[in-house]
Amino acid sequence: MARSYRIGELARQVDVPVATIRYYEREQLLPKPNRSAGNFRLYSEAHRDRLVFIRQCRSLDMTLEEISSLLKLKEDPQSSCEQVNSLIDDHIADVTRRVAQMQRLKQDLESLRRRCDSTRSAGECAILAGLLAARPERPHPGD
Amino acid sequence: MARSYRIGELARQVDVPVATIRYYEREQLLPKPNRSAGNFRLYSEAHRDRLVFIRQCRSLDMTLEEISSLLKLKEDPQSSCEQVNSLIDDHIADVTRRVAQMQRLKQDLESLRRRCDSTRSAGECAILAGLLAARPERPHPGD
DNA sequence: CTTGACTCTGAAGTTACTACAGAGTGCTCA
DNA sequence: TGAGCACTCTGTAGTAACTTCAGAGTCAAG
Repeated sequence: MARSYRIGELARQVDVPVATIRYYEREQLLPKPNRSAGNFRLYSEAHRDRLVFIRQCRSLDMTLEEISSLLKLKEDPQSSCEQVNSLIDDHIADVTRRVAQMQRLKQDLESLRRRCDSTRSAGECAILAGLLAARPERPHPGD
Repeated sequence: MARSYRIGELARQVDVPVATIRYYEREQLLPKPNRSAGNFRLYSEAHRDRLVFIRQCRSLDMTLEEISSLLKLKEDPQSSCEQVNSLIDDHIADVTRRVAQMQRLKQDLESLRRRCDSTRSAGECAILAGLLAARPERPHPGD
């Protein structure tokens, strides 16, 4: 008789909020578990393994859609490593781009910050002036 | 007689979507402009300058709340450079933390990717196995 | 007048959660 | 048995910074 877990137990084991587990079920990342007579969710070891997988992917900043794709590949006997590799490669490329952007942003900020080395009024602030002078680029470098 | 701009003109000048300009007004980052007889918004040069400021700050990944604070400092004759510096420093520290996180994430991904150098079925994929084996950390390194 | 581009407002959607409200369950202890 | 507390349930709304959609009005040119 395989043991089962209530949602709070599972949440503590995997270190994830209860609400997030319910959210993943709604988003169909986690299958619906069995229920107790009192309608409490009863999770299996397989559920726990799947949740661990999802959280590990999230820690690698993969989107829920990407994770869903990986889960499908994992369960499809016809799929290959090639498809997994491709998905991971795309994700790496995206993260690489975002790292470069964040570093540029950091440099821009430090450059801006160096404009001000004295205590003046905000009306004369070289930082604020700098924010007016430059042509803005397309924002959202961090997302 | 200072010229005024309709919203589409302003949007093109500053390279920002029309909907975003309206959004900034709703969020009270931009003051309500005058209106034409047909209820069209009529923006001034001051509006345009303010919008440029906002977009430059966004390009530095500052939150709307931070930008609002800067705008208030800019307009308050009692405020000092010190307050601007403090805000920028806090933001730089935040961005620095996020860059470091993103770099760790990139390394983790590349490490994971190196596990797979052959074409096997997904059922035997070393990447997928790696996503099951490791203990997940708290996600959201990128936000 | 018609047409097409533009404008308006309000509401809803995006992503990945998170919090809240109100009601039900289960377990322990007196 | 009943109380009390921790836990669970569902549905809804909120977060940040937008973005899209629907339906209606304006404006300028042909």
